[in-house]
Amino acid sequence: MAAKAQRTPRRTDALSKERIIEAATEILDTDGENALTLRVLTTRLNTGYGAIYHHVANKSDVLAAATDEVIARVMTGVVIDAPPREALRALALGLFDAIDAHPWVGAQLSREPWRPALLEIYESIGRLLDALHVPERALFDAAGALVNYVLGVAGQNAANARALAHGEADRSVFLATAAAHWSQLDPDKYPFVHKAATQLREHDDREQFLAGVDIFLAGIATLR
Amino acid sequence: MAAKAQRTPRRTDALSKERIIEAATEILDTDGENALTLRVLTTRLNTGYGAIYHHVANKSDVLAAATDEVIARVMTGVVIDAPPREALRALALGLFDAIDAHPWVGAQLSREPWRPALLEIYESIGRLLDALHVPERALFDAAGALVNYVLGVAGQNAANARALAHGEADRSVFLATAAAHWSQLDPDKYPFVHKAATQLREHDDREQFLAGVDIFLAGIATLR
DNA sequence: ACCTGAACACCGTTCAAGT
DNA sequence: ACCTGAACACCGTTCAAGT
Repeated sequence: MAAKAQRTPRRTDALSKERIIEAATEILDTDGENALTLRVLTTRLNTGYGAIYHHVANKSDVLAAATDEVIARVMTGVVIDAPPREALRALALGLFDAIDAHPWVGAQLSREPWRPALLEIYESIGRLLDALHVPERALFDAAGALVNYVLGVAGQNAANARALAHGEADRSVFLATAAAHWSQLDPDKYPFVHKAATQLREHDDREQFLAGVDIFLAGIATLR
Repeated sequence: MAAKAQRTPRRTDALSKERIIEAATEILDTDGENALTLRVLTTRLNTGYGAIYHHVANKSDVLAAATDEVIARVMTGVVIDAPPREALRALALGLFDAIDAHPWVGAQLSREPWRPALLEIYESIGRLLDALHVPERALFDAAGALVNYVLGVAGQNAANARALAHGEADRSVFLATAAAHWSQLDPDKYPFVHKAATQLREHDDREQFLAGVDIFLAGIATLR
């Protein structure tokens, strides 16, 4: 008590951008996007602000790098030597699942869509569409449309996942509530939504996503 | 100076949720999403925090209501008595343009995709697809896919718009830089992206968006 | 009922100072 | 070079007090 306040001794094990990204990813995955603050990052890493800012530019940098990381893992993990149609579906599903598992990635990709992560996605999808014999003049638009569809759905899905926080029970309750709301709408004013209420309750997000990919591929096939 | 500090007299003209949303929309449109703070909202409306919180639940509420407002305007503005294919394209383009003009709407829709605004979109698109004779069993998936595509692209576009802040000059500089980057990539590792660099520089976002809608509609036509 | 504005509990980021 | 942690300039939100 009478002793002079002691500075905590400086860390001996090296901090690094990788270790920061790793810790940030863990926080994001377990506690969500709002839980990632510089403060919890410093305590988690037993360090100070300056140490973190010495390795990364700012908080955006951390989020962007963590996102690149997740996407890069998907891109290297997906098998590409399947027939192009199969490979395209597998790639789309891989991205969907990754964003479902890390909802913050979805938000990040729609916030900064020019990052290296997206380059890999464009390259893979473009190449696979080329293998599907999409005419060259249509390749750019087709790839753009497909990438946007995949990221768009994944992003929406992620938003729902974030909103529901955790738990499959929540999801069915949420869908049942929404479906009940839809079915109570005036069938004259909202014929489609009213009719679709049942499907809203029963649908599987992953299957619906794939159905959309198939519609897309069918449309692309007509470009031949 | 010796006088007692005087409270500013209370406002006489009524505050209302509408007036708050209106002011918020102006701030969002002119200065971007980050510029909307409760503080600037109070000064803009010559009022205090409590007055605002008396009319809205919180900041999210303001953003959500402002978004509903913008989308509702698009939905009532679009002509639906055109042939379904034309109407569908017009609707998609209307949404694209609205989100381009109000980029914060794009971010908001992917953050809270269950709002009333989205219900109207689903209803219109579902009904138009029905008019296109999409079989009933495929209607729900097709509508979901199309809505997600439209919002996905619009959202990405909005992200770019936000990143570029303002000005057409910025956009072409940005695209030229990105295209230069793409074209410098190793053609062996990135054949598609390397080849697509030219189109990246020259493409028109709106046209590419419509090309995607057409691919979609072509795919949907195969469901018949 | 409607409004004012001080106060609270947070943020991300900086930077002088330590090793 | 790498790290510490107090301090700064912000946030959104609450709430006692006014009319």
